[in-house]
Amino acid sequence: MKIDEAKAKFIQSWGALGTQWGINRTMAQIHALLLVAIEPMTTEQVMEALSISRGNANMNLRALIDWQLVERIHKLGERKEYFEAEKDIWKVATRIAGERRKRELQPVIETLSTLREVEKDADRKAEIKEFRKVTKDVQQFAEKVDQMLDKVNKADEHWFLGTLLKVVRS
Amino acid sequence: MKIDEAKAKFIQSWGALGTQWGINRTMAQIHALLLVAIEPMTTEQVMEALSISRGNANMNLRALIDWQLVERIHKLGERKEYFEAEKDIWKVATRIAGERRKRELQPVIETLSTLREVEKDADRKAEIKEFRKVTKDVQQFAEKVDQMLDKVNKADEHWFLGTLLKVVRS
DNA sequence: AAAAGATTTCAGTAATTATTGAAAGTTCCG
DNA sequence: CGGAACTTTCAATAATTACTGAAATCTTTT
Repeated sequence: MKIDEAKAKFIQSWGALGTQWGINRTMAQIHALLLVAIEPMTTEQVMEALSISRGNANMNLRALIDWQLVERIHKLGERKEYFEAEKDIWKVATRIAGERRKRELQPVIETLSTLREVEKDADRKAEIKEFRKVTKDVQQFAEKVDQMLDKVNKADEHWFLGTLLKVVRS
Repeated sequence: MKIDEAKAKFIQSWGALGTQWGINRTMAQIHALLLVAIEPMTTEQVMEALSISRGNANMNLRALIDWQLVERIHKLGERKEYFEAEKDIWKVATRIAGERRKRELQPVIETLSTLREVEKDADRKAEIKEFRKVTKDVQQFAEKVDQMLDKVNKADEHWFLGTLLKVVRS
């Protein structure tokens, strides 16, 4: 396989994975493109490489910066912005985990806690008890996962890989 | 809050979470509905409760059965099928993890391994070296996660909660 | 075997989500 | 300031994904 073909497949595959995980295809593709780029790229180059519009490139690059997966680079004496991907996969993973924790998990945990204040109702005692049990279980599980992600985010790579290894081997 | 209102919020919230995770809203809502249902429900009842069509209810119920999150129940002497959700959150989580591992992670790992056979090219030596490094890192990370999910799937709840606790505390 | 009860399929349509491209906004420099 | 270089915004449109409903199929009962 030629290097350019391999890169194209990598970008394609990463994009497909993105869509299955609620991240839009283009955002994932730009990330993949920058991951295998030999040096920082401009918006123009990204547009060209993926055949996308300026608006699309701009919006998704900004989203990637927001997720801290891509960094803006300013070359000395140049006016254009360059973009560079975080290439440390560990950091990529923790940043994604951190963002999703903040955006998705925490709102759910909050909602769940409000559901615990269900009114007592003599007619539907068993039903309410059951509801309480299910929501409590879900809440506890969500909190455990949340704590784990928080820990992972604060930890360094060494700690994580060590733990993961232990988990995998045990 | 009244119990019915609380249930509606729970279903709504679960549905929203689903869409962010590449699972369609209705599938997640049906799952939530059955999670807080006091007893197994028929397709008709699901249609009614969520105001959805028969086709939609049927397709998503089957998908849930496919994911092993919902079970078909046959009541003695009745012709209709009833549906019941797995209420053990640990099992729900491992089944989701298992499905995604099979459907998404494994194809990516496979693709990544094919990318390792890039042709040597004297003119682009550094570029190829860099590409190999990035894809190798991604592949190794994906494999670690894959192994972890496999382990989790095979383990019992006690093992997992113990490990999670250790991870959270350490 | 036919009618009734129940489930599944799928073409058409609706709803949602992503993309374009041109206009507006910035920033930098003479 | 004025204008060139570049970035951002967003209404219109395209692409994707989900849903409906009626017809087809399958299953049970008489």
